[in-house]
Amino acid sequence: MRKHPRQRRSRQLVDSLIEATGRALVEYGLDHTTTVRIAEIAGVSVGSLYQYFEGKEALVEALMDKLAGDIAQGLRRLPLADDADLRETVDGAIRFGFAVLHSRDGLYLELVRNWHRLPTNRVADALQQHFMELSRLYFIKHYRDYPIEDLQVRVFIVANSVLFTMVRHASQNDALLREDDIAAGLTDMVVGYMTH
Amino acid sequence: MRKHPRQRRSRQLVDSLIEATGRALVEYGLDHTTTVRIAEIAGVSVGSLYQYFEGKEALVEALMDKLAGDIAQGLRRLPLADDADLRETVDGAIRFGFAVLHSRDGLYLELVRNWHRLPTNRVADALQQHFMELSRLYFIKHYRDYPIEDLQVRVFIVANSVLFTMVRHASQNDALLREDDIAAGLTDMVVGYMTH
DNA sequence: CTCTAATGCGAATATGTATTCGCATTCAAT
DNA sequence: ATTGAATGCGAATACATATTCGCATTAGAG
Repeated sequence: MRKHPRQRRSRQLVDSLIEATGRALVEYGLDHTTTVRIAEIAGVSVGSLYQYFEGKEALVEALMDKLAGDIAQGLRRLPLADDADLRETVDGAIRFGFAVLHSRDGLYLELVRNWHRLPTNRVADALQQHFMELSRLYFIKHYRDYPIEDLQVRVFIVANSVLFTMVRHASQNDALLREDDIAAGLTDMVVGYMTH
Repeated sequence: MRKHPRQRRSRQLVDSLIEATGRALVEYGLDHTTTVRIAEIAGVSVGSLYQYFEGKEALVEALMDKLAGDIAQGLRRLPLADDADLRETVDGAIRFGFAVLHSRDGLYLELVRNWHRLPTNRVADALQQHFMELSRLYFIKHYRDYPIEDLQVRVFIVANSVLFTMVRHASQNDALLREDDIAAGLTDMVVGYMTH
């Protein structure tokens, strides 16, 4: 951040800009989200925006930092793998994932679609880390000598498979395939792969 | 296309522009690929470009049409599922996929990364169609009364899981996870899911 | 060889977006 | 109430990119 907001009004201005960045992404998409539009939505002058942010990138980064917190919080509320049925746990996680993708008017959807030109790494790493830890606990408990390196490959495959299949499905309005069926299929695939 | 090339030189000009579009995408990425740059790479004036193409979009579309043909041709050379071991077939397809992603200096990688803002549908549909037909043949042969609707869901999940896991892996130079391991893992997951 | 339609050119123009800077307003310490 | 620092403003400026158009060159039919 260019300059630290010291007074209350400037702190609120910064918040409203980050909030507006989310709205702009939903309304215009990443490509047509501009600093001017963000400022407009926030009801703030562009000049003020540049007092605190380098530009669009910095705003999106700030937004994603904030969202990462929300997701982490949501994940902590999911049932843990080591004291519940694996299938149920996976199913819960996948349904939670779909819920997140549909929340906030598709903001998350737009962010994942554009993962490759966003500072996604921190968020993605956190997600993967979370599932890695979860799986590790589960497998240590159930199969004491599970090979850990192999587990990293599995978690990478599973996390990306689930996430992007969900995004692809949510992105095509064409409702030939029902979301419930996709969720069930993903659960089958993941459980099968993780236990054989 | 705005205007049809009638003489030989203009037909070649059109070809070189499409070719140049590929180079530009590799060199600058979709975002920083501009009509001027494409014309430059093709060694052609921008004015000439606009004689035959509406703009960047039209060029990319033409490029993808051409590539779709190449892929279709490559797919036809893959062993068919109904006269070979399923695992071997899947493994072959996945290795072919990685090979394609790495070919042409990462052109395909860049295209898949930006799937959501490209006319990907025709290509993706063709791909999915191909695997659908392949699976249908295989399962009709091995399990006469396989439920077809369920198969559509499975093919959708498998196709997207494999494709995007590959793209994600190819996009991060971080070589903690080896490509061979990813390929093997994907094969395990897919075979397991398709046969249980 | 001649002539016309086709082609090719690229400076000029239009548009969209980023970023700044001098001035006006507000805060909060005294 | 006074005052300096912080904040807010938005027209002005800079820059990247898209797109056109009048003129020069070339292909190829006759």
